[in-house]
Amino acid sequence: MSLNRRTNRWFPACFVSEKPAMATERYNPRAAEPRWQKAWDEAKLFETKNEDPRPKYYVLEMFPYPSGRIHMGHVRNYTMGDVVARWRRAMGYNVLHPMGWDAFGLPAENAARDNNVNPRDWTYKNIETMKGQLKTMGLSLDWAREIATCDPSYYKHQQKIFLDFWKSGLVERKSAKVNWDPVDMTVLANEQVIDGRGWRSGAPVEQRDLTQWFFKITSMSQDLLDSLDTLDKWPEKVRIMQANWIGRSEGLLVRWALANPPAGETELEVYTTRPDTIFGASFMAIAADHPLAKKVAASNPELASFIEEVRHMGTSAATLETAEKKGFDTGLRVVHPFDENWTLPVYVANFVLMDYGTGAIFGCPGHDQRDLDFANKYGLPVTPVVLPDGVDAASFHITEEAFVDDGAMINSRFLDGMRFREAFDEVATRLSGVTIGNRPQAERKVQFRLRDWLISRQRYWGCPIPVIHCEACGAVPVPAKDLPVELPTDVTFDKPGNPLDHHPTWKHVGCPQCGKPARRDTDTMDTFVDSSWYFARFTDPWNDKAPTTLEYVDGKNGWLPVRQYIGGIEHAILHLLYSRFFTRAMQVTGHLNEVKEPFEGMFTQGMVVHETYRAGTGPNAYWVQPVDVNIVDVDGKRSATLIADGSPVEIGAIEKMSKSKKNVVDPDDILASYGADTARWFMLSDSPPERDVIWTEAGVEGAHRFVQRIWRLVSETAPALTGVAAAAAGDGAGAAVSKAVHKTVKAVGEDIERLSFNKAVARLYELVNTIQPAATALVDGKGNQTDAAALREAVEALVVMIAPMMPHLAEECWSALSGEGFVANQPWPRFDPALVVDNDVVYPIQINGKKRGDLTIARDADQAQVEQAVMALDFVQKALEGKAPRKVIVVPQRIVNVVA
RNA sequence: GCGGACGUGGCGGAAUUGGUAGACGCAAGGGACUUAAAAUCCCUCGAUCCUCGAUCGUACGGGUUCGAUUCCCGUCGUCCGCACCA
Repeated sequence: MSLNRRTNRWFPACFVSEKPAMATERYNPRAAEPRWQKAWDEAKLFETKNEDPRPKYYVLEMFPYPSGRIHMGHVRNYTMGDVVARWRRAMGYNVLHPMGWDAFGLPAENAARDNNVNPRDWTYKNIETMKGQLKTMGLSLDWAREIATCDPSYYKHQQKIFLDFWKSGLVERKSAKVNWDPVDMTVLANEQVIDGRGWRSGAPVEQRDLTQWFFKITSMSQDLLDSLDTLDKWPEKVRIMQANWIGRSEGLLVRWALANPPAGETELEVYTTRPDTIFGASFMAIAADHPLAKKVAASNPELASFIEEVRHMGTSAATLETAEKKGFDTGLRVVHPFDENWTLPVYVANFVLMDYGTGAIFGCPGHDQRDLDFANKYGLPVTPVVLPDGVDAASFHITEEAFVDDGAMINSRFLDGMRFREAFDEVATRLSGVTIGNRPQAERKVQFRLRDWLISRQRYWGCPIPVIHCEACGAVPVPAKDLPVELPTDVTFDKPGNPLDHHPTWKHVGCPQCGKPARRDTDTMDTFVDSSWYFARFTDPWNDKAPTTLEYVDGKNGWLPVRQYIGGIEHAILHLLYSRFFTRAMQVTGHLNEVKEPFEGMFTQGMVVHETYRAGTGPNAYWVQPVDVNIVDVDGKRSATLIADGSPVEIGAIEKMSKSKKNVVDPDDILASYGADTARWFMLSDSPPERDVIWTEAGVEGAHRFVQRIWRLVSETAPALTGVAAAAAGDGAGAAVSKAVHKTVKAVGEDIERLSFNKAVARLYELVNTIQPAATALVDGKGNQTDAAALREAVEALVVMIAPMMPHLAEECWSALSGEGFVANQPWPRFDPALVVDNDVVYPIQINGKKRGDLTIARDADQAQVEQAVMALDFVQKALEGKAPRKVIVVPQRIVNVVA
């Protein structure tokens, strides 16, 4: 009941509050939020002590890349994490909720080159800006533990970890095929190759063999796969994605003798998961990079040029999809393992990959679509060897579509009639007993799709690989006393290639072993390495001797695993998989005690999306920012115009906020005008957290109205509640309030625990709707002491419950209620189980499954009593027309269905 | 192609283990207060009809059940991930 009628538009001028005649002023987040943030800071409220004896709870959101400014995705992500952190604190946990910066990466180098700034300066300036933005959000973060991965105090330990991994056999230096951009003189990631060209230079990308550093993640493939089953607090989707990525398959290595071998060769080794179809084989296909192909190509220029053609084929998804199956007959032939008189041709084929299996396959056109396409193109025989169930063998032909399902073996000699498993085993057993060369002709083999993790990057702004290359001693680890190997600061970006390599002095160093002149490894580590252990570092970022402190990192009194990790789905595979590998590897190297899985609970939040706006027409059309658009709504029909000149704007699709579509909303604008609490509340409302949330101006205003409504409710009621002790009411008007609040306490706690923030928000709206009339009545002097006590309890509980979501407003309300200390330190309210159940139950009464009325009856009425009462109801009698019901179904506390 | 998710009012979404479909919010319409606007408060708000009330309604078509948004089979559509992995 604000009497302040003089103010007009509250934004932007509303907080310049005019003198209210009475009652309360509007809540002013611009004044209140910084005040509370400062108070929390001064009280060091969110600084966590490792020694605190309370049970530990580690909640973490994926740390940001310091790109310059935070975006709405960050606001959503960090709001969710903060709700969990604040709620867990209220539940009595010692909560670790840290923040840091994923600070290495290419954008800093690009900025350096384009704007002539130093990558370090650029990065730290961005960190400063973004830290300020995060602070205005009122997040309960322990900033004392802040880390930046680009800081030598962090990457020093990462270099130690690298060397320890190396010592433990988890690191390997080997030759690898990489995408090489000949203009930028750098290695490109697959996603940086677009249609076979470098994303920046546009130059055709070459495949080059370079000696690179790898983490041997494949040595843990099986465990990384098996342990997914233990991650029951992860989204099913993410676990499936990881399992697919690891890609385990069981098959057989089969060695085929060459009928006409070139010098130095005797056999061709293939990998197959379908040895049962071995009698359906009609050709062999090998990769263009297969040694045998190279050998034949040496004396066959036509084959050599075919191989060259395959090598230059693009690697993009689009190219692969449309690429025709192509092959080249090498002239070589192999002997069938079960028939020495049966030989098959060997082709080089463009669809066989060198780095999976052995780079060679046997083609079985009847039961593999690719092989069928290939066979049809080159006129190779197609023999069906698996018969679909219920199909007559005589009429079964394969022409355009391969049969890939299960069936019974045919045309397969001793395998005829067998099913897949039996045939597989029979072939495996028989061939294992035959010797070719000095080895069995077949071996069972489990194959993974997962490759070793290539960590070398020919870039400047990353963690230097702490290795020195000496002509005499080879690759030598940098001694521990010389760590960190720091990045030089005097670098230039004016020529293509790796600035570390160009640096005049940096790489020249004496060999730690023999002292002779040697040179540093000029590669830096993939930035995924930085983020693979930061969660462990947060547990004791002050330890300058070692990456982790065993006492605190995990185990009995340690923090890990992270109990709740929150981040984007885009990291569902690589970041999470690498972190899982690192945790295992850090345990092997003694940096962790026992924990294997770093993240016990994982949650992937949805994106923030927004309408798009387009002004102009035809070829002159251009995207417009939301802030430049005025939207009017007439009888539900929305139309838009440019604020600048009133010209029409087309309202387009709702899409992920992106710079290119300009449908971005700057968090700074929102925080400055509405305040952090409104932004936080809106982020939690309506949309389930795993789904996308649509950012709308109307929605934000709705959220803001609620902020004001809470403030009005609390501030207007507070005087009437002064000196009143909180207590639940058993009867009278207060009883309804008490029941509502206790039910809400129960429900909101359950909702937050499940991260169903949107439902918790709905419950809080309902509670406010319920207690509002009671509050108004009390203020008007219409309540008694019991009602006042019930209302005091309700309002206090409400304030504590909104505190994780709208912490500043909650503090302001708590203060208005003369509450002790910070609401951030208040325990979560307890609900009385007796108050969350009603004495009476309202049963919906169905007749033949359709609702016809209600019955209110005592909660403890037994089935017979309920049935009796139902039968006495008018509309039931009328529906039955005097006859006895066929059946009456009473579901206790739920529903009654009368079947007439 | 393979794998997965989803489909509910004008919109975002609720709905316990199969038990009142549409909670809560947004938008819209009407009203009160006001010189006026803003703010606030009250009412209406799935569709149709014969508007008392009834019928239909959770993408579509079937099925199981006393009862289906929920379970099963099929169809259509949308989105996401992987993609020549032998």
